[in-house]
Amino acid sequence: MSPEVGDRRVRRSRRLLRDALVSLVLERGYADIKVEDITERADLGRATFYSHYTDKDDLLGQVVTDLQEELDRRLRPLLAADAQGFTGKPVLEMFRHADEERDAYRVVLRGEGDGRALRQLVEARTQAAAAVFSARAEHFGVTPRIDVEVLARAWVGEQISVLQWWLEADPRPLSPEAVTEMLLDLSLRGRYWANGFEGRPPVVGAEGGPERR
Amino acid sequence: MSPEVGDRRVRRSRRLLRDALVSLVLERGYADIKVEDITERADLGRATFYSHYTDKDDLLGQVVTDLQEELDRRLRPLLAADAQGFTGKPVLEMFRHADEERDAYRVVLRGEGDGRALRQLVEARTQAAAAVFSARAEHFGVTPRIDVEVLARAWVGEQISVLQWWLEADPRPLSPEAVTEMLLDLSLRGRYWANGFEGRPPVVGAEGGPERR
DNA sequence: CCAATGCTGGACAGCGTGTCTAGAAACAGT
DNA sequence: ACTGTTTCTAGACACGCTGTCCAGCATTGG
Repeated sequence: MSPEVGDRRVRRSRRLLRDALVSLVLERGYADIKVEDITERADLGRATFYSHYTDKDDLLGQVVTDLQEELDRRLRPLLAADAQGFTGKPVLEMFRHADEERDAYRVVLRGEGDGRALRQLVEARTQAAAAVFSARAEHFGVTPRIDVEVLARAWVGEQISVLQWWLEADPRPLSPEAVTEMLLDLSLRGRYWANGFEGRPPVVGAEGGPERR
Repeated sequence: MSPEVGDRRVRRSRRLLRDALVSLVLERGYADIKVEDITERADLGRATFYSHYTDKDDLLGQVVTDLQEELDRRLRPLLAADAQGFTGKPVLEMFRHADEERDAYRVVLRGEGDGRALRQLVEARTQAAAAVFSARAEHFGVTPRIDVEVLARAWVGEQISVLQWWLEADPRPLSPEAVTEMLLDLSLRGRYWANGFEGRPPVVGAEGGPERR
């Protein structure tokens, strides 16, 4: 299998510390955790913590960085293909990844660590989405009716917001495939359609609404 | 004007402490601020801080609570009306409020304080949105094609995400009216339309995309 | 004007942090 | 199985920030 590089003790200690941090954050919140709480749960000496990480922030940072890198690695090939159509595969992949790394994702999406990690995630996804939108416009020779920046922000906002809910819901309300399809349908066709109305949405700002049945 | 209840010194101290907190958080982040930093910027004694608030979290909490209450107060009448159509007025009002209270909103939307405040805001807006969607479905006799919970999460996610971007952008890229209209158009008609395509979106999951020009 | 209330600086104990030690334990390679 | 190397450990340390208290001064509203 994988080369499993490095001292086994080091791998063990790091893994225990990470798991301890994640579980404690989910229970009590990042701010209320002392380094000693982490080492206690990991069943390691406090000094060991400081031989691996400079402080609590460092540990959280590493957890988040690893997650991000893995996600990027998985997404990269899918994003290129998505620019030629509307496959929805990148969203699905993110939901799958989140499903596998549920707890770590929950820590990030709750905004623990004063939201740094979450902002970073949103920023990276927004960048990627904007790039896809631009490439798509180029590919199909169309001009976006709305600023691509706004488009990307909104699209990522939808995903993240639904992902948040999906990760915290117990039991898991939908399969990754099912949420992704909902999200994509809703996003592409719009809320007017999703709410159950027929035809074209009313002009924004106009008084009144659709015909009443 | 308003009754201006209470000792003038108290009002002054509280106002100074709140302003100091907000500006410091925007500069350095919530976690890196000591109580003494706050009192120093407010030009007050450290003991004064503790005669008004129990700790840093308490102060942040009050700032956030006040903001929430004001927003709720402003939104309440608009939400009822919105259930009868698609006025977009609640969104506009939130953007206006955020525009007035820019700094405080930025603190919340950045997820400072381990995201508690932001989660609270999102939760409240989601609740409200879900209620509006349900009332609307009732009013017009339609059945939502997608789970109302998901609908509400996604819609609020869009708003918050765009609001985040809009508050941090410098100079302000759009008027509150302009962003709101974009957001509403996009959300109602969907990304397929917003991206510049004509006609109906492709079936989700299908290979390929729209016709190429 | 004055009684009540708020503000002040300084002193205090308590707690968590991050560093450092010397010795015990576990490791990888032979 | 042996051995030189690395990691883990408990405990001690100084430091900085917290939250509380006080006695005296300043500002307030009536």
